Amino acid sequence: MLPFTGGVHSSSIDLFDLFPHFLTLSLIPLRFKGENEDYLGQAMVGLLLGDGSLVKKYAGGATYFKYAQGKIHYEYIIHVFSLFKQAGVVLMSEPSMGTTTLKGVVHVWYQFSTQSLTTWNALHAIWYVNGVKVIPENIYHLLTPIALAYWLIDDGGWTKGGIHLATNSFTPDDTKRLAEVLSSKYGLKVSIHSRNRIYIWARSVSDFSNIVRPYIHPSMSYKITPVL
DNA sequence: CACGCTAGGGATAA
DNA sequence: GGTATTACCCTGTTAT
DNA sequence: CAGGGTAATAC
DNA sequence: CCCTAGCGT
Ligand SMILES: [Mn+2]
Ligand SMILES: [Mn+2]
Ligand SMILES: [Mn+2]
Repeated sequence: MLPFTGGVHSSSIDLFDLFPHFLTLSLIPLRFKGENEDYLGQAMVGLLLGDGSLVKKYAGGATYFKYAQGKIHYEYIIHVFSLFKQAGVVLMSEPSMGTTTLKGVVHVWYQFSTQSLTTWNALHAIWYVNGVKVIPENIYHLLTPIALAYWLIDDGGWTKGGIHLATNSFTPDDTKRLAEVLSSKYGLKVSIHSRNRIYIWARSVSDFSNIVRPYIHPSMSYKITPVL
């Protein structure tokens, strides 16, 4: 049921459809070629740290993944949508459009939700504590380069020489744990800024970029491109 | 002076 | 056939 | 991002 | 999230 199992033998056309930013087949993550079908799982970690959420409405029900992105990031949400679509866990044919009217100005965004899966109840259990998103205990293990990449795309951004990760709504303790992983697992020099944000120091930006670059969708590459 | 860490204002993309 | 759950749409509000 | 609402389905 | 601005090296 999970998609990428027979990937080695599937047509490369499909893979390039999913990863337009991988110029050669050899650059497409091995996981997508059947060695390990966990690319989606790792991406989900980053998406949950970022702009995604898990929804479990009924006590006896299953969990689905929900994701929203502004109109300017349409290309990118199509990529994320395709990840789940290829995995066979979405019924929608495309993300739906929504609008927010603020001060008389209409803002357009897109969103999609997956099917509800009982297997994702375990995910919901570790990512949510009575309704509020928390950082799982095993975040050190979960925070792979792929997860880092989608996290940066969703909630990261440049600030002068360094990079911010907007962890505002997590508890200070959770944010410290995230920062600690960046430091101990990836050797990055980081600190905690005001409003509970993680700051990656300028001296570590090149290291960080090298780690995530292979997984950054081209439409979001500005997230690792210094502002002039 | 230039660079880079830090705090904070603000409007929208979550 | 009653109710529990799904899948999608819509709205509200602020943390990103 | 997180809730609420509901027509359609599942049990 | 993006941006400006303050401050220490
Ligand atoms: Mn986030
Ligand atoms: Mn975000
Ligand atoms: Mn985002």
